[in-house]
Amino acid sequence: MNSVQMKTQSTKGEATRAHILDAALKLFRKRGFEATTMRDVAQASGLSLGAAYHYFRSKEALVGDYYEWMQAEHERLFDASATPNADLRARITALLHTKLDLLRRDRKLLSAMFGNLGDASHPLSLFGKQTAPLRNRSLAQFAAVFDRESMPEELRALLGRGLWLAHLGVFLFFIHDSSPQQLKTQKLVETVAELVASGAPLLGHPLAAPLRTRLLDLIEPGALQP
Amino acid sequence: MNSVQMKTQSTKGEATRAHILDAALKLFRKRGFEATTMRDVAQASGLSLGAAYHYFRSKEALVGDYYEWMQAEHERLFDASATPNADLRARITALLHTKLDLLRRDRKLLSAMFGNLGDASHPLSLFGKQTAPLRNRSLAQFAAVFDRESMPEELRALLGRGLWLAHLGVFLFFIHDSSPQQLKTQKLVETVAELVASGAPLLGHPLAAPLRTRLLDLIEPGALQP
DNA sequence: GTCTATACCCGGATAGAC
DNA sequence: GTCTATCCGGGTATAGAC
Repeated sequence: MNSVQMKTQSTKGEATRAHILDAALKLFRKRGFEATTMRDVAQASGLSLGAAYHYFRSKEALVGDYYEWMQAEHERLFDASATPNADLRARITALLHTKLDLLRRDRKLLSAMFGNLGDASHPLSLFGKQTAPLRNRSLAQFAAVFDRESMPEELRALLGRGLWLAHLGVFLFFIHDSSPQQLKTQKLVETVAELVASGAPLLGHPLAAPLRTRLLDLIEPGALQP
Repeated sequence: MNSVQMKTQSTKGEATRAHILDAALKLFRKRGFEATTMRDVAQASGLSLGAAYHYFRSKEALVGDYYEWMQAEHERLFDASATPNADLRARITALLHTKLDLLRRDRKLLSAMFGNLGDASHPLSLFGKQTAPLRNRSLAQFAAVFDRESMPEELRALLGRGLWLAHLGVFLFFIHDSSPQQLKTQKLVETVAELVASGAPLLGHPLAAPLRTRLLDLIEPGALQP
């Protein structure tokens, strides 16, 4: 092993770090975030509590790394699944399905994601400042789905954000969906995709201009920051 | 004071209980649910920790009582504000505004409500079994808004539940809304009311029958229980 | 039934020796 | 970089005074 190496596991420390994260995620997936203690994580990694804290400054930091992984993986999967000539409905479906497939085994862990929805100051909040970089990458993905459609730029922005918010709703449904293979969620995804794809032209109609403006006012980035 | 009395404060114990709840809510409102400890609550009530636990089996039980109060109060306020001949849009607006007014000072506390959205097994989860009675009362309120509209019964059920879900979204927005007097949320309420009121007839159109069925399948009570 | 005092256990986080 | 020992504060349980 010399100096030129995969960023992910070049030094021994980075390997240990990855090992801890791996053990933690296994536990989070099985028992959920809150039910898992740092002592559990340390033991599962074959390390002491102090060593675990040497690599992750808090239990939440583990989830922070997970967020990062999730977003990168979704970008990879969605790009790989991209069929250039698919229509809008199909692109939306693919965007959502790739994410759901990615996270199917993580539903327990995802509960933690929604646990801080009400508190933007929490480091793990989906709406918080600390998650802004990841959130923006995700938002960009969602906005890009509309890139091929001919529509005014403002409508594109509105739809991108709207779809992103809708996908949070889909996720919440997903977490609670105990139907086999989360089949109900699949159906929800198709319904959402169809509604958005067929609703987009309607929202673009001149008659819908006032509504468009109102929604944009409400949904603009920073609308809720003081 | 004789035997025929307000249920709320007849015995001394019930007064103490109310006193503790009162102190707790003051603290929850100021500092939020998680930042408040039972020791704080006890001290603010001028009681010992044990006494507080004598009346409330857990910190969450305090919030449980708050839920109860909130729902009862909303029913009272909405009934009082009811103008019999108002149209659908106005009734929806009133339903949402009464609730927001009621909870304007409780936004910090409400964050806790959304903290368990992802975990239906949590006693305070809005989707959980333990909150079912209150949830059903709330759902009934929302469904009743459509009572005067002539529409098939299944559509009524769909709209009631849909509006209830939408109101959760409004609340989430509300919690994060730092505009003065939460003016942005007011605007959101008006937009939602208008969309629902004008969308309802469209959903009732025969052409929308397939969509109606799909949505009903997804949203039916118990759709997510195993 | 009402309330105090105290003790317990657990879990996140940290200090400092090796 | 890894360990052990410890702190701190939270929820909880209970023994028992009145």
